[in-house]
Amino acid sequence: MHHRSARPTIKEVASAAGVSTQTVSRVINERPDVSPETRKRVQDIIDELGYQPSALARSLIRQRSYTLGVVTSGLRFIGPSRTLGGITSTADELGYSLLLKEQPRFDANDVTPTFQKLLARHVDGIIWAVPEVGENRSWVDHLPLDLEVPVVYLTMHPSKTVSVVSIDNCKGARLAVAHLLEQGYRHIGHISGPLDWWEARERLAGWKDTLGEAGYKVRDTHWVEGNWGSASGAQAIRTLHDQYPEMDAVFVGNDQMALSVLQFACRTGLRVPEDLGIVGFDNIPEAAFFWPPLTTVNQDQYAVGKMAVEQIIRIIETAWQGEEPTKPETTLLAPALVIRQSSLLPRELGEKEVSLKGD
Amino acid sequence: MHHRSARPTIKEVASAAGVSTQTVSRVINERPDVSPETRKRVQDIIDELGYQPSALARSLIRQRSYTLGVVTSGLRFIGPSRTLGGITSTADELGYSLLLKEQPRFDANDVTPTFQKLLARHVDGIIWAVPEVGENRSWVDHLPLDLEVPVVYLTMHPSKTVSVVSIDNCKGARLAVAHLLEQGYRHIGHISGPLDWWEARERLAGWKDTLGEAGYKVRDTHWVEGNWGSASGAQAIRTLHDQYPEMDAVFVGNDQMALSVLQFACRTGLRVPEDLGIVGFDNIPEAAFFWPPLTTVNQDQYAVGKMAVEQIIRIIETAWQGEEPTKPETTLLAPALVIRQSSLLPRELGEKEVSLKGD
DNA sequence: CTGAAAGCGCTAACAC
DNA sequence: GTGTTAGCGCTTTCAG
Repeated sequence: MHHRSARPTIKEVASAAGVSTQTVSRVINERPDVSPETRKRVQDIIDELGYQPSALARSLIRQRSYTLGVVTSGLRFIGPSRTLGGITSTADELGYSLLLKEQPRFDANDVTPTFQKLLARHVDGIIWAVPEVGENRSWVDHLPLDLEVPVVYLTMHPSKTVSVVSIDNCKGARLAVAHLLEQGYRHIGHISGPLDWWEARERLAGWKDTLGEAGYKVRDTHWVEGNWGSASGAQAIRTLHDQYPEMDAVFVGNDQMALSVLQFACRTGLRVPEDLGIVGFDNIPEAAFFWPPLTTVNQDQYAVGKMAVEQIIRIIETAWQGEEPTKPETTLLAPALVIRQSSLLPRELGEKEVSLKGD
Repeated sequence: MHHRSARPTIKEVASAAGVSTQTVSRVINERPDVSPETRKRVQDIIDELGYQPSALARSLIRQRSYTLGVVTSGLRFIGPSRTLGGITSTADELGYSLLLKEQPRFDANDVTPTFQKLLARHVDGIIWAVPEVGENRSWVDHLPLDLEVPVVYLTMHPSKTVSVVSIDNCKGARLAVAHLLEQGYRHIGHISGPLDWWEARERLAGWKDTLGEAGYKVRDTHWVEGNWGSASGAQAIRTLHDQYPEMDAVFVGNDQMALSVLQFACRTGLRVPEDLGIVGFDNIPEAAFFWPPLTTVNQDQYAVGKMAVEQIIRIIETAWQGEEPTKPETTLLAPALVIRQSSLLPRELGEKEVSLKGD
């Protein structure tokens, strides 16, 4: 049975209005060359029938779909979802639809089918919102298929050859460590994320560099690698506490692991922030309600999504106007430190520590 | 400049292979009526050129897009994102693409444009993944436009007229309260979510009913309404503690608010679980690392998304085969209690409490 | 087994 | 101003 659609076609509108389909087309596209009477008559029929032009047919003929492909990964985590939120609202605002694909694994390397599927649906551009993990960016500079559409990559190292939007994780780490130093902490450890993640490496580098520049020696015993999960944080802080007994503060790679550090302190009777200053990363909504409230680095992932959409649409529109293609550009968004109790040393204690020098 | 696509068309493949487009079509659709030699020749050209049929053109002619529309809201929260994760992976598995729209507000009531846009892109079905809040379901039974595609609604009250997939929130609350009773708690308060949310009302009802059935009187002073956020939880527990001093346990509408209750206990010197048993709802990843670890109700939101996709595809395929349309059905997924320390009373204390009877 | 013709719903390029 | 013709990339008859 050929399930006849209730949705009218342009042809039906045309015959109902007693004009050609072309005239209807002119009306729905708001072309000037239609007489006011005809326009009104057609518009009335359109309203009456609830006619809506087929975006599919339009895409086919215009060679333009006003659709963006979005490839994401890890929707079970809050970060990627926030970015996606920025993408959805901005795309909607600018009149684009979204075709969504989720990669089951962060480190999937066979990306060709994903691109193929998106291209088969004629997307005008692609936002690659999978974070850089391991070798999962090795293909960007020599894709087997030549992409006929622009791509913007999220959360990866700056690049000369492709467009990128990322948070400046290194900067965020620097803010965190500088703050701890300023508070008077002098033995600042670090629990990193998994080092195959670009973001984890950046945060580690920010910690290391800031300490180095402040004249402190950084030893391998001063940091431990976690895997973002709270459980790994629990393990990491135990190790770190053992191998770096002088440690008086710790910069933790994300808030989930920082939560475990708080719990560790609570269990072992360490006072936070007096005995141990703690700074996390991400500013998850719960962080303000940990005990004590957690100082952390806020990253605006919504903005990452927003900028990605704005940028890719700029590229698309430029190309469509036949102008010179815009050169790839990397946008690094600066994160901000959110200072709460977990790192706020009572002033006198801070001052005292300042007088004791050294590593 | 007419940006000529690098992607070959069926016509180019056909002429390169020296056959008609029709034959190419037969090859890509794996029709039997092509000679092995022809098939091979065509297939070779296809591989060589990297030809990929246009899903757009196919959708147009087949009147079927293998695309699902997904309408979500609140991607900044972890719940909707998890559901979306279930949707993406299941759709991918079953060979469907997803067109994603996010409603800026939960209680948006003007849904017609959203449907229109999706229909204009010829989606085969729609998953309405916005939770029921306020009057935002008032239109389901009398949509102004007649939908030519099936819709599955998520997270709303069971219905006879439309297909629904929801978590059984009432059941979840019952599990929580029954567990607290079993532990020996006798004065169980509740912090609800905002009552314009269907989920919040269900959880409230589950709490109330379970207590009632166990023979306890439920007073209005025994519960307070929150708004899901941790800050509201902090306010709520203070109020509740004042107006219900005998309270020895509290069932909290979600984990974020429960976190504030833990913090309140910590600050006021109440011991958890000895002086105050706590059970949350949602099982956010952090809950296991709160101090003490939080007993909570786990809801499998990923499964909600998965079932929604499976169900809508079943409906689509059935309709397409011209069979009787399947009747609307409501699927209620049972949540599960995850017992952790925050509600686990030392046995002797539990027993003692059991002997004291009453409200 | 293979090809020619028609058409999905729409619009660009011409006529009139 | 408005209609006609052609065609976007594909598939479905229907011949041969």
